Amino acid sequence: MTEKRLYQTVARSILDMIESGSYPPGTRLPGERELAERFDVSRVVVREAEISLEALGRVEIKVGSGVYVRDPVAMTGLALPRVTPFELTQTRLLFESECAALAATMITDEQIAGLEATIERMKTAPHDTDDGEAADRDFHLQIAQATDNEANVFFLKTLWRMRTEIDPVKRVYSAVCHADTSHRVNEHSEVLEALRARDPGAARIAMRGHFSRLLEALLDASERQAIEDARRRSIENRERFLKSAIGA
Amino acid sequence: MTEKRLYQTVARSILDMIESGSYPPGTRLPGERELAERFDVSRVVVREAEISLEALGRVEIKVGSGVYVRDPVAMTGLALPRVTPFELTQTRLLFESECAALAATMITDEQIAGLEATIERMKTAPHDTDDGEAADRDFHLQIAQATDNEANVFFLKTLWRMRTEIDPVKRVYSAVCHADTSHRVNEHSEVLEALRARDPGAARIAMRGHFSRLLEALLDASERQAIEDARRRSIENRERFLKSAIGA
DNA sequence: GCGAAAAAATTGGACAGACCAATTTGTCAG
DNA sequence: CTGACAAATTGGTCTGTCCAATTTTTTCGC
Repeated sequence: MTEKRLYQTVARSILDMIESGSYPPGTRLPGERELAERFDVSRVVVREAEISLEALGRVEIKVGSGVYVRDPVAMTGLALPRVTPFELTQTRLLFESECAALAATMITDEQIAGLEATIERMKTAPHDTDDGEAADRDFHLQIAQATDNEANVFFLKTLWRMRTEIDPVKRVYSAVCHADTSHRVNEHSEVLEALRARDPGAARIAMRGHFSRLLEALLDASERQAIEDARRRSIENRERFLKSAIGA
Repeated sequence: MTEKRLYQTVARSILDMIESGSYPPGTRLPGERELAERFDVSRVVVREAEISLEALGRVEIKVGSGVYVRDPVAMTGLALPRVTPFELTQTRLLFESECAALAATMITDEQIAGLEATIERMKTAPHDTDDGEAADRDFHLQIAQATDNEANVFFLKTLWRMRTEIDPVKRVYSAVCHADTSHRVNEHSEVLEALRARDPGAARIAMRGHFSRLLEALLDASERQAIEDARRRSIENRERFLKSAIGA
């Protein structure tokens, strides 16, 4: 049960400190020197522990400033595949439409109320701000949560991480979403109506429609030069992947 | 473009060495001292780099022996959520059925031939052996690959990691799969037929049927005591999750 | 020759102490 | 109150040394 290497036990201890709530996201952890003394290890070991936590995305190390607790939006280690905006949206269409259909069969009144509030937030908040994006995310996340399936929630969060953490995807998505705002709100409302009616088929169709329109906007935008670059890179990535998959 | 901290550039360099193919999975990397000299940094930095790679699951450090390249089955950092067998199967049903439908619209003859070979492998290999399991995995993976979407492939691999790396899931799945073998082969054949006919609807239905039967077997098995425990634990996990989600 | 036990070499793990660079904080002149 | 400068804090890195686990080589009995 006990870890072999010292840095792992220290990392575990630091993680406990974080998860106990003593250090909420954004706060600074004690300095390396202090932690080294507290755990009775050398500074090197403390830093190794912090580096491993940084690799896992749990903390952020700022030189000359300190080590800060990160908000674990979806706590997977990093290393997402380099998907294209098109691929991501297609997968979201597949997955989230089925989630919506499933959610329609088991969503509670409280959860529907939550979705209403989120849509309201979306109407007020400017489209391309952080708050507007967060409302968008919450809408989709709440539907996944309504399926009462942690695997679905996990994948939804991972999909969102792809949208926000993969650079070419991030760029294209923000460019596209900047345009249509009222559209999105209307489409979300359609989904909500289907959920309120507990109609799986309608929910599926509404969600598919939502992403179909996004896909269209994406394809339009992809005619621009910058996006063409990303697409080209995706092709060689795919070839590389297929080649390595054959070997495996 | 260049990383700020030294250990990150070194980690990047080591990763390049690995991905260039010079060090296939399982092989040993050069020793810390040699790498330190080669990159002209101290041993401390090399170890920090290797620790970060270890946290990301790319290498395995064995004390007194060396640093070994790990097989990146699905290269995410670790930290999968604790899903139950039921949740996993439900998500697979949702996701893989849609993948099959999409694959039916764009699968190539070569890929169909590959699927045939995989089913053949499944018939010969004993059900519960590693080889039989690998064939099962390959069947589902090849369908995801036929969608020509890296995000789909990534999620398929992640689903499979959940099946093999999450302990309660692993136990239950192996117990269930031990029983029906010819069933599975038949069901896979049905899916293949639909793909060969390029019929998305039939592919979707065949795959849903495949997982529906798995789901049934799972529910039967869940009446046993050990699985009841896992289910109980899943409920408190879910509650904990919901509570934390409200706070976020 | 062969095989097991012992010795030597290799490798990662950890420590101490020192110095550097980035950042933050405190202070003081204007 | 503000801006510039100095000091303190904090993470980053190096050198060198020693330890423990592991692997390789040697040795020696049979």
